[in-house]
Amino acid sequence: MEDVAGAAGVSLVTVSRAVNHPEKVAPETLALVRAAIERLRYVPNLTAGSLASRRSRIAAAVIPTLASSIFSDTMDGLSQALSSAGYQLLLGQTHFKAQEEAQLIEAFLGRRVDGMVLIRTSQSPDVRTSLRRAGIPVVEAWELTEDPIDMVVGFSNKNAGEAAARFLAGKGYRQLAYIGSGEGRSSARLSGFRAGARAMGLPAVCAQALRAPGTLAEAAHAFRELLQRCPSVRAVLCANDMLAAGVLFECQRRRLDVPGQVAVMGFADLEIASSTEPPLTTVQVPSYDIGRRAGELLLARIRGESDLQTRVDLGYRVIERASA
Amino acid sequence: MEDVAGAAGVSLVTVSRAVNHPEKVAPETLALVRAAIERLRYVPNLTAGSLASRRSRIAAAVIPTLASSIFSDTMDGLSQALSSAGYQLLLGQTHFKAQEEAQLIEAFLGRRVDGMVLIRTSQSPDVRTSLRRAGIPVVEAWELTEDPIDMVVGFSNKNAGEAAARFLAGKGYRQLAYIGSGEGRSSARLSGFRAGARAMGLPAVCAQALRAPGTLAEAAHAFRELLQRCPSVRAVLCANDMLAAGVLFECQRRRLDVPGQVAVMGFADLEIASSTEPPLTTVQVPSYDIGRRAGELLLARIRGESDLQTRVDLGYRVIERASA
DNA sequence: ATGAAAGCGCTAACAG
DNA sequence: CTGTTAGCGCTTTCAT
Repeated sequence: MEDVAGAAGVSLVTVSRAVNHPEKVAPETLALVRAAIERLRYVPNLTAGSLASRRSRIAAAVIPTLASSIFSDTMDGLSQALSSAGYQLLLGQTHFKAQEEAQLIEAFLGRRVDGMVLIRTSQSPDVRTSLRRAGIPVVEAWELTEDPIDMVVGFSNKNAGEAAARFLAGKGYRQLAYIGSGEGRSSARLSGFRAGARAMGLPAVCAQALRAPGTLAEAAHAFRELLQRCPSVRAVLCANDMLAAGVLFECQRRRLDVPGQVAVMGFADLEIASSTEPPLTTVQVPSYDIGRRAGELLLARIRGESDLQTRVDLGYRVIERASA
Repeated sequence: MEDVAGAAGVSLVTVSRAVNHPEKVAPETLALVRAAIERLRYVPNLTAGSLASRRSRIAAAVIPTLASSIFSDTMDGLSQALSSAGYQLLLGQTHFKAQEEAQLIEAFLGRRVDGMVLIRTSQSPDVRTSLRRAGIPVVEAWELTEDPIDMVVGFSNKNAGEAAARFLAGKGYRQLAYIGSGEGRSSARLSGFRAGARAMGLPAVCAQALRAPGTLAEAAHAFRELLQRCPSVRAVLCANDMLAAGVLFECQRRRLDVPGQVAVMGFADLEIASSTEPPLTTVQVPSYDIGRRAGELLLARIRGESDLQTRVDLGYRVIERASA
């Protein structure tokens, strides 16, 4: 930066200003500085800037895994929101392990990220307090917890599960089943699903557990076991559309008519849901928007905006297609 | 850090050593320092450390999009390799736009990332030179370019396309078609596919373009158009398994027997490929390993290891299943 | 094994 | 609008 200053015949601060607050520099000076920057191919060191300004311009996201593709849209939305403000995304996976999660969060705090988005965290009390003490904005996404660390952006998994049960009951299916992991958000979905079935006077739901995140093959396997355990099953809700596709394929293999013999319902409205045969009835959730709103909230709080909504319910919607 | 030093009755440097090079500190001193760190809940500032040490312990990845899920495994492998060495992953999406890509890379260089992984870059000469001048290790992944910026980890897309054509020809299919974007790696695949068809004495390949990354619905649409343009098509290779699944569903809708009337072949061997009905014949590529090796190479170079292999061909493999 | 001194490259007041 | 003065919180040599 000193070299640039010399070449442009100004002081170092002026170069700093030209880079970060061009509006505070006289047009001619600005041109001079920019020419020098160009000439010397100067690349400002953002690390030094972060240290001096105490703002890293980095936000971190902690997600269970990239592999399941469920969170891709959310990360896409998040990175879009961030990048439009010059922010970058540091991404870490927990692989559903509390310890990896704790380490990751610790490392991110060490980097002094300006904000953090968490999806499905273990909620260990230690981690929560250190997050709170860090004093940075934190968004918990994809759910609406009662006792958030800071902000939440998502929807009620329980209600969404219940809505699915009511929808299926309304269609006349009586014996319902659920395929998905029994943990985290999926368990909230399941409990809502059960409650909905109960409220509609249906028999108890058959649940077939899966270890998260679950593959199509595992879903097909779970479905086979389900048919053994509960032969009378008439409709099955899957924790996501990929699992539902796995079940759909298994039905094709067994020549089970969908929805004639078994109705299949997915969750999330991933891209695949509308393209299967038959297309999947599913519960749509605003994945991309969850990420975008999370990013926007983070940025707003970093800018110091007050009276923000700290609990954003983006809702869900049952989408009826042919599979149920 | 000064506070910790005071609390432990040592100097600031000793704390720094205790954190970063515990083996250079006497065991008792170490215990003292660690106790103080614990007590004061000291979180070392990695930004300051980066500035002083000139190592950020951050690697960046530039990918077209997260949405297509094709690169999830690669990112997974990369982040695993990095995190095991205390490195973190800064992720950016280009959305297939050269300008976004250039900005992203510039920003990453400004952050003084210690290394960078690029997937499908536009290869603009300016970007390439600034990357070279930055003097950091760079891995171009998912291909084996002739003139790499630095290192490459991947496989030959052209050869993989050719292998697919030879496989289909060997199965007796004569009229071949390709569905995928005509750019980047996909175009390399297509040119290999064409060459393979030619070499096997088959008629010219019908190619149906798609804009990247392509959805299942777009694939289904492209397939319908393909059937119009080239009614005699007997086998179609898709740029990835998701597109192939889209084609498969379209075949189910039109009651076209697969592979009896049309054979369908995918690419990548994504998780879905083995679970469709019929399961997809595909070209398997080592997605996860590409990421892992890329990360390992980066780390090795950062450590200063010499005589590294700068061109890693991880190959591909035709996996025969029932769809072709 | 530990410490003192000298920065890393930049930004934030403040003054002019 | 521009410059001066102080750091930001660490990690390096180099001594001891």
